[in-house]
Amino acid sequence: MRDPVFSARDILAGKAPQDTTVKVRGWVRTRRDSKAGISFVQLVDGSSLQPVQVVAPNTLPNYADEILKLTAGCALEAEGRIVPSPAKGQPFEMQASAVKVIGWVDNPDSYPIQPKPHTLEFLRDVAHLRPRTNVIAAATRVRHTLAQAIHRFFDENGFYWVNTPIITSSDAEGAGAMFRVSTLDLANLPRTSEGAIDFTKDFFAREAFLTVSGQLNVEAYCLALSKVYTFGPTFRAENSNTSRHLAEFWMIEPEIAFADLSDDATLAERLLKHSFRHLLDARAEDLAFFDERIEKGLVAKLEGIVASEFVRMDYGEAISILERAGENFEFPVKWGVDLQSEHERYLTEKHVKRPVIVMNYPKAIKAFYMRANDDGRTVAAMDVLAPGIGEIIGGSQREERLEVLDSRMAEHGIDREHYGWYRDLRRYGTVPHAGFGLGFERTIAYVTGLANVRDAIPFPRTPGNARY
RNA sequence: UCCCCGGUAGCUCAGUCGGUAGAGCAAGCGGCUGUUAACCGCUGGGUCGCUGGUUCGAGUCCGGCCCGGGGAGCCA
Repeated sequence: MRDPVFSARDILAGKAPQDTTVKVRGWVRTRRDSKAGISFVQLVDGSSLQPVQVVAPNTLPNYADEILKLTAGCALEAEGRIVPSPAKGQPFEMQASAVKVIGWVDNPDSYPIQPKPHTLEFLRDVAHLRPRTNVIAAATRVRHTLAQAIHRFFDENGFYWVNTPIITSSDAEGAGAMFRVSTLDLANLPRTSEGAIDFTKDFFAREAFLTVSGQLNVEAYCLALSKVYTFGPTFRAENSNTSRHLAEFWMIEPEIAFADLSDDATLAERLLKHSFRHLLDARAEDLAFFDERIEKGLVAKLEGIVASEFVRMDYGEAISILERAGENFEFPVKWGVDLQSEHERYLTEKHVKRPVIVMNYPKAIKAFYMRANDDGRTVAAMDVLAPGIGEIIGGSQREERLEVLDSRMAEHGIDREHYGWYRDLRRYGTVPHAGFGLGFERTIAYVTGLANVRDAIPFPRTPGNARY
């Protein structure tokens, strides 16, 4: 038997049969009454941006008692025939023969989601109800489709998805402050004879934290399965209060064996182009909405990225461009300093006006695991910078030579005892390999035009905020 | 953590020189209409973030605190 329930998306696309009654379920966006004896109820179920118009006649038994009392947010099941709409605004509509109220809104004048523009800041304060808005629902669909596109890209290219651990004991991964994971009683901590906290009494018999990156672990699988990636949550306990940082965010980290930095950059470019292409094809309605309401020219921007070559430049080249820029930078530019936000913005927003890949940074400002170049002063690192959001990818070729890795760890003051297994990878069949981290929320922000990554994740975690 | 801006009705905001609270939307009621963020009229709705101070009188001026946003740093 055919399922009589159809989504708004299918009904509006004309995919629901017109020779029989069907059902649609969702939440009321607006209700308008006509004295001709009918009410128009706009019903949203998340399957599309556009609502289904349910036309409810006053001959329905619950018309006066219930339908005339519907307010935004009420949950309904409507049954009726799908017909071509006689009015503008929608291709099809439902002529309801029954409308069942599944869930009322208790106190309509306090229901926060109204058919009007809300600020994104306000919506963050009602994070449990904001998915009922167009903008957050659309961002949620984009997030889903982008994730699917990324998985599909890797699958089609012979990569394996590796679920690296969320709890780690690597205490110096170097990517930021970490959240501690412990079952010790904070009010009664076990002590060693020297008075320090005795972590051998803790759950893992050692200090443990939430991961700041799956990279080190995924390298082990890379050096066995050749092409792998992680896609999962990542945690940084930094007190960062910006539009592009979260304490809990999702990151995609591919790692490829027998590969150098150039292969890495090529992979990054292919991944982004493939994903954006798929998104443009599969989420055209939502992207058009973002183009109209959030960032004018968004679709043309994405089309342009898919069609053009990413600009690649060496760090040294970037420095000379910035030195010749004639801009009055707050932080002066010279070889050896890290690029500041204002420098990255100039490069990507003014100089090339597209994503740009900056490669081969001074080794003094980069992590210990990045491969030392032959020039003795740079490492094979790269950042992909995007207009408006800044760094969306950070990656590198990894140092595969044990002696060099050891000396780099010594320079960084890292205890090699903590990295015994990581060093083993360089002792047993080491090969050149490379990878990068793609910030998922930053990418969503970029493709939607949303200015804040807090609107690109369902329940954002930031300093002082984990209420929902 | 630092710098800047802000906090007034459910939401978005106005509030002049310090004189006792306003609009639009939402909600409730009524009118009108195959309507389209409908429209028109009426009604209800306020701890002016909290706290202390100055003053005859504070949404408004001053101090402290809390919360939010933007920018910087850290980074994805």
